[in-house]
Amino acid sequence: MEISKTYSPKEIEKKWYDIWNQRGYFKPKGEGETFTILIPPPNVTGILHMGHVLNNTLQDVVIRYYRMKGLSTLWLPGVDHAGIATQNMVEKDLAKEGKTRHEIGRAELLKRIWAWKEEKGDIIIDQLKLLGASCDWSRQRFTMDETLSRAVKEVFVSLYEKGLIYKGKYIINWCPRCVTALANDEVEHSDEEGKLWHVRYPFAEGEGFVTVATTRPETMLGDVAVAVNPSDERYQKLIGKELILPLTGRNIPVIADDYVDKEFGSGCVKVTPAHDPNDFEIGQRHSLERLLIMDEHGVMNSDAGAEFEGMERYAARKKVLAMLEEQGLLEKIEKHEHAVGHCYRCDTVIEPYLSDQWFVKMEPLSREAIAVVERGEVRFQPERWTKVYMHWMNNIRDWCISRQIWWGHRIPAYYCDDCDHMMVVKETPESCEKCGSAKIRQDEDVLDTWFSSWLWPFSTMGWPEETEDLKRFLPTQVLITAPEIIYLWVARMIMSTLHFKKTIPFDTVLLHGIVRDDLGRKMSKSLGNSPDPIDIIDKVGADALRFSMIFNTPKGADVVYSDAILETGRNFANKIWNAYRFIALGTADIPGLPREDELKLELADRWIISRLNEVAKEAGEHYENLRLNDAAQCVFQFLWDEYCSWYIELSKDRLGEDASTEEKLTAKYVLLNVMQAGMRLLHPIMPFISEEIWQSVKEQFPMEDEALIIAKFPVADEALIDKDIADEMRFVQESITAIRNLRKQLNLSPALGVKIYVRTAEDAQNKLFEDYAGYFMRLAKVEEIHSGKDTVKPKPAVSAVVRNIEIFIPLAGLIDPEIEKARLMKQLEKHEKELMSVQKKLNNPNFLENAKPEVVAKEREREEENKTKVELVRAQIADFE
RNA sequence: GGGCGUUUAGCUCAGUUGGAAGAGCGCUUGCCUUACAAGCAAGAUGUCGGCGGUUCAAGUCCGUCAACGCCCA
Repeated sequence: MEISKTYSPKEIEKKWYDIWNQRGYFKPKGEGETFTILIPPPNVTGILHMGHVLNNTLQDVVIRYYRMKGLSTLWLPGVDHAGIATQNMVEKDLAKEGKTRHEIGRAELLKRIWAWKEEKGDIIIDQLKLLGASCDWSRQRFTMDETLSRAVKEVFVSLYEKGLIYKGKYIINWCPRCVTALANDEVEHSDEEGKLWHVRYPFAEGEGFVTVATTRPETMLGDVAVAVNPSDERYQKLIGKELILPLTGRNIPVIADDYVDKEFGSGCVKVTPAHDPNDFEIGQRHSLERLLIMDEHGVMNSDAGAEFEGMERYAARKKVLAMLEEQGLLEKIEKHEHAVGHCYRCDTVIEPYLSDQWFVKMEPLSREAIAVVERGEVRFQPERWTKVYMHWMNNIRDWCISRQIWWGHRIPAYYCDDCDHMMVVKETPESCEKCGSAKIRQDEDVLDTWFSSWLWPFSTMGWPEETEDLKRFLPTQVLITAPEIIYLWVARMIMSTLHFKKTIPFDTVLLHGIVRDDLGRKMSKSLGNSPDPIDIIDKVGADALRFSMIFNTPKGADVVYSDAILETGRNFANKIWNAYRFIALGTADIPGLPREDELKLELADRWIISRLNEVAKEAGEHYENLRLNDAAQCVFQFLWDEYCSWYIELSKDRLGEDASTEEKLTAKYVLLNVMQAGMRLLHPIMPFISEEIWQSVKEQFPMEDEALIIAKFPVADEALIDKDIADEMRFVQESITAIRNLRKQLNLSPALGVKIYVRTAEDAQNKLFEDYAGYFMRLAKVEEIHSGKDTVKPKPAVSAVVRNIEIFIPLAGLIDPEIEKARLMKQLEKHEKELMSVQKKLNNPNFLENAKPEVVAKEREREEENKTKVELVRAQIADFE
């Protein structure tokens, strides 16, 4: 048999993915209890980055675990149409041809975007497959699919009819580069060093001026008033007076409004209702004119004045400042740190902008969404995110859903050219319902992409049809996503599902951290610090990548990624590969397999079986609690440190020529059985290598299931968890380690056999040394053991204390008494220190009185053990004096 | 300005009801021991951010201060 010495994942991963997919294992199986995960749909323009890797690996681990638990699992995949991002990208290509979308028209642009989508829209899906994502691809959805589009229309019309969607002129966040409105949560704020300019506005009559402070001086061209706080004594007399607005020659009044902060700046605020949300509200309260001075590209219009018309906003700012300076109206300039909003798609500075938009009235939808979280029906993990959610929900604002782009769901509102009547209907009307005119035109705007994403839990399952999928899979179980879209997506899905389906969309929301580079920076395109996951998979395999990510990602915390962490996964894959290689080669010549009741189990067998069951229990709990890093840690530790380092080593004697058939068969059975069970424990995290090894083991160790991906996750058999066996084995291990330590201290060559003398304290200990002398030979090169309660220390010898026994290695002439004494002194110190700390507790009556009995008992045991050790080591030191 | 989070070994971080400080990587030493040098074995390393409090007992609970980070306004 030929098995490669190092693990090469490439063909193996591809092979198994195709088999799983072809055999339909990713589809929900049977009619039983379901477990469903909704994928957070990646952008159709997206390519896989490390954040996707983390997010989708977590989902895949969870779905694979529950699949193995026998539930009917569905991981529902899909992609969203990413309105602004996608249109931006295609427009960029268009620009290369020297064209704009307006030149080619709406229909042509959409044609091009669809063509792009058909060609490249599945890239990220194909990448997810390389990662091992076990999604049901037969149910893959796209937010612009026919059915999902129908759901969007249905929802829009329904909310409109209930008065929950309205149209109006409001200040919204405007991206002059994307030329569209954005929702509040699509604006990213960052603190920036700006300036606060203090500008003088002279009185219309008489001498003097008031000073206003602003961070955006160009907006003064749209000022319609100056406001002061009504309780501000400094300005009482000014209220109602007229000011001359510099550079425009317009007169504006001084008004009083509570909004004004007396402490900030001069206490006088310029009011620009068309270009500032707070000013908009002041304007509403005082019925002020809304003077729009910019166009949709952030360029000054004619209302800004002839001198400024056609200037870009920052050029206009410069000119305004220069002119004010010239006219002596610029009083002072201060440095000022303030938050500046940027477009989350293109990072352009957002302009608050007055325009006609569509909104969803959110407050009525939020009530039930708050209630389900308060009642614990929907839980956030880690729990702290509950507060974040609640805070947003309790301060919810209306959602601006219209976008001035073409790629997306066009708003189903129609206007009659003849009578201006508006109709909001699902089907395009042929004539005006009011005047009968056939001159009907549809609203130009499309809906926010999130307006389709928020319907994801039910639109993907066929709503508004009452489908079988809806009945079966809604509500889903776990949503796994990043906290940055709690508002954008998670909260809104809870609202929409409650409203339209009268049920929660999912009961658990697991929020994970973000992937950072080794300097702790967020990974981003602009920093160029994000490795391409596909390169990584190419180099070390998806299993290694997955394991490294999971192993290094505590629940809800950020992961610091560097190529170094990959080695953990790669090395681990290689380790288990070689363990399998050893078993395969070592058992190939042993024909047959015993029945379980024919096994002749010895200490190591019982121990590893006991540990396997313990680990199965622990790992299962970790998977269920979504503590996936702990699951990884615990399986890793078991397979590497226990199965490989101890069990496999100890099995070697029984695979050799000297062993009896019974011994050989027992070793073979246990090796194979623990290996296959270990692969089950590991499968959710490292699906490919575990399937490969499990299938190979199956050839020698028949099992019912046809593939590991659908095999049962091990259930711990409590009866096999044997504390006594574990303790005996630990005693043997401690003794072996102590002997190895002595050998190392003496610099003995690994090839050199030694004799040991053991002074035991109990008969059972003697028996262990006798029965398992082979273990000591194999793992510590001990060729001869003399053990007994009355064993006399040979002189000269080095010695070690293990629990309450002493182990001696006689070494005539090779011991430097001073070095040996120093070594023992160090040990003595350690044991004495521990003894003192224990005795301090035990001498404290309050401790004895208040501590739980089992804690006290444990401390007494520790006292006993350390007392013995101190005595024994002291005696050994005395030998050198 | 409001809220949340983080601070534990050289690095990155675990540490779930308070009861003997852990992992991975790195480091030291010795080994090509016929599964694995992507390995084996033996080690070293911590005023658990500062101060104060609760408790028989605090990395863990409370208060406070500091530094850093994130979200919201």
